[in-house]
Amino acid sequence: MKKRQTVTLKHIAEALNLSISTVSRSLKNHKDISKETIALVHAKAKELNYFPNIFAQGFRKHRTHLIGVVVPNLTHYYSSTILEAILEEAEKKGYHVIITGSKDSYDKQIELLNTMLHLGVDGILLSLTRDTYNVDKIIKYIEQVPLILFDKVSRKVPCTQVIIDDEQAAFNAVKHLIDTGRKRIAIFKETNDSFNSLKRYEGYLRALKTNNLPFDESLVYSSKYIPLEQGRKLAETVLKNPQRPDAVFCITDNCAVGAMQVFKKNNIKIPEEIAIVGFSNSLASRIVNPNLTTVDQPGSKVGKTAINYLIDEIDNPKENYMDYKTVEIKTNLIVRESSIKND
Amino acid sequence: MKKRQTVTLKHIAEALNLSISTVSRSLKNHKDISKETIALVHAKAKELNYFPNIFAQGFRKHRTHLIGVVVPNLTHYYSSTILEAILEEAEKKGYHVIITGSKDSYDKQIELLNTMLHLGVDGILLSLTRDTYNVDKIIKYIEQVPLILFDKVSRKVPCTQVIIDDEQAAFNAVKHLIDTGRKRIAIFKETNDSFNSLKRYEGYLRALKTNNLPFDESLVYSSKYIPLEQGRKLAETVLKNPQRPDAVFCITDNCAVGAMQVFKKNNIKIPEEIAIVGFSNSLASRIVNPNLTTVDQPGSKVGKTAINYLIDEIDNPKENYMDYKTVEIKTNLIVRESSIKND
DNA sequence: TAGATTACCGCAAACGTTTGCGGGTTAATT
DNA sequence: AATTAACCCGCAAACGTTTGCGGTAATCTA
Repeated sequence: MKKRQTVTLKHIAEALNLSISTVSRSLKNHKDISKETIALVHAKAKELNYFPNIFAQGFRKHRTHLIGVVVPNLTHYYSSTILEAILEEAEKKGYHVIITGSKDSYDKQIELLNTMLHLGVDGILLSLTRDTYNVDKIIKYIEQVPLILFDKVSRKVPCTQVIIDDEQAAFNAVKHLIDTGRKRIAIFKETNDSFNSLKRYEGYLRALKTNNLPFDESLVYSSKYIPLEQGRKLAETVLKNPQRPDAVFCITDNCAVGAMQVFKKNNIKIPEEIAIVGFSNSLASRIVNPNLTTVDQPGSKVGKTAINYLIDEIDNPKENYMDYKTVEIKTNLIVRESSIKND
Repeated sequence: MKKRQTVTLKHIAEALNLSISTVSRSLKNHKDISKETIALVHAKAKELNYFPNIFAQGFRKHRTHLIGVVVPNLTHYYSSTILEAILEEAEKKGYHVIITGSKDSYDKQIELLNTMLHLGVDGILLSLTRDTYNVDKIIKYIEQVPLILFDKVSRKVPCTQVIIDDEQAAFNAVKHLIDTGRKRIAIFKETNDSFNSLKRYEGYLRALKTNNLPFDESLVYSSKYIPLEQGRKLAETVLKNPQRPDAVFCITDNCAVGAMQVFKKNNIKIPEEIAIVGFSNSLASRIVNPNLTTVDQPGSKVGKTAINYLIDEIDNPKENYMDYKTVEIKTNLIVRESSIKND
């Protein structure tokens, strides 16, 4: 019981009266080996159900075909779609993925990167914790192993980064509100902006400017984090604003949902009196009533792109920082009921 | 660049003028080594930032400290909470986790189990695909590597299984409806029942029986899968029922949400005219209006329990099938607005 | 004081794979 | 016919760790 069959090169060699080295080379179609021998070995390997011992290989070649992933959280729908894509794509390319969660703790994040390194992963996919202000340690890792950032990134880290076009997405969302006649457009964002929040804010500003709408600071609502509850709180402060906005662009779906709850409870008609736009195309956005207009973030594309860049980098080590680039994945505005006057 | 520091036992040995074997033994506090030497070696190891090469170790010891996880899907909220707990608990115990997704395909599932085996994982955590009717191949794996089932399981597989108390949970949910005065309670379930669906149906039946309510077959609504859209469809057929139910127990939150949408659209008051209870305590259940009464499945507890049983089994290999057991995690009914008359 | 323990430690083999090097055929070239 | 080239294959070392076995010196027993 619990006996693992373990057929090695040696078994094949003995069965075929060949040397271990010839068998090894045959299996990788080395040119020194005749076609007949190669065919023979492949056949026998299949017959015996041979699989290379990954540890002997990794031990020998310093190549593990393991990829480490460090993310702050994996219960968010967006995170999990990214992860799913990473897994799928990795498998296609013959890699395996070790996922870990930093629980949004910087120290844990560093610890996990350390673990990854000593685990011998071929490369690392990292989504930064919220409190990654100092990136010195992260940079140390870049010098030791191919690493690319995705989703939550920082421009201070010199490596390839895969993100969505936050600025443009926000611009489009706000432009949509303007196009549908809104004049006083508020924004719900983070107080000390994360990279994403900042970019979305910039998009908001650009949309106002491009369309000659005045910037009104009283329409900028911020809170430290932006979960559902904060959306509620911000919405309540909105109610106190003497000059109430006629639209709110929320930086996340969750806070948009929270805001909607408050507005609805106060009998403010959505979208007639106030239009709402979120960001994420979360499940909730499709469930809430009225359905939420939101920005769709193609998580699977982000994941797929990230791992492909990583594998490329593993295969072709970069020589200097100049070779790194930032890849922006295009998003789509999904217009639903929360932003357009009913039929 | 991309140079990994790699300090081995040899380096420590040379620095201390000891043999490699002595160093190796010192690091595991072998009794043959004097306390002084052990202290010395530990100090030097720390100084040089030594970490054992996991591949050399795994290669030598046939122990990888890797655990493989195979799940049908990881974007579901419930799945991801389980996974997160697995990761956290594994890390505490010094294991690493390789997660893969079978995309609910039986063939892919088998393929992944194969991969896991050849990857040399110490054990496997498996949640079955919906179409796992034949478990012969799964049983083959049990003979080769410690494996335990969680969430989606099958009694036909002789191994430890970690699940929630579906039957009791359903019983409690339906009893709640009965206690609040409902007489004609419908159920939305799967046509050809999965293990979970079946158990929940049994709980439904037992609740009716225990409370002397007649069983009415016209109140049993089934469809192949139970996503949100099917909840809508089933709800529409409910509307056609001349003797409309006054409550619906939905086997998943998603289909409950779908049902609510339809009922609301038809101006049927929830919960006054019809009460709804779901199953999952999903994010949606808290967002939908009215909030959905639902069964909370403690995913983190399921994950934690599952991996702890697995690690235990890795450490103490079972000798026969009798040693396996089924662990049921208790659930909680969360009563919200969708099932109780408003204040 | 001789013999027997005990406490420490090193030698070397083993795990399965890859790969540089060298050797032996056979066929092609001069 | 002799040289060369092309082709095919095996030997053995190496990767870093663990561990059975054996050895030495110190300590103990009688």
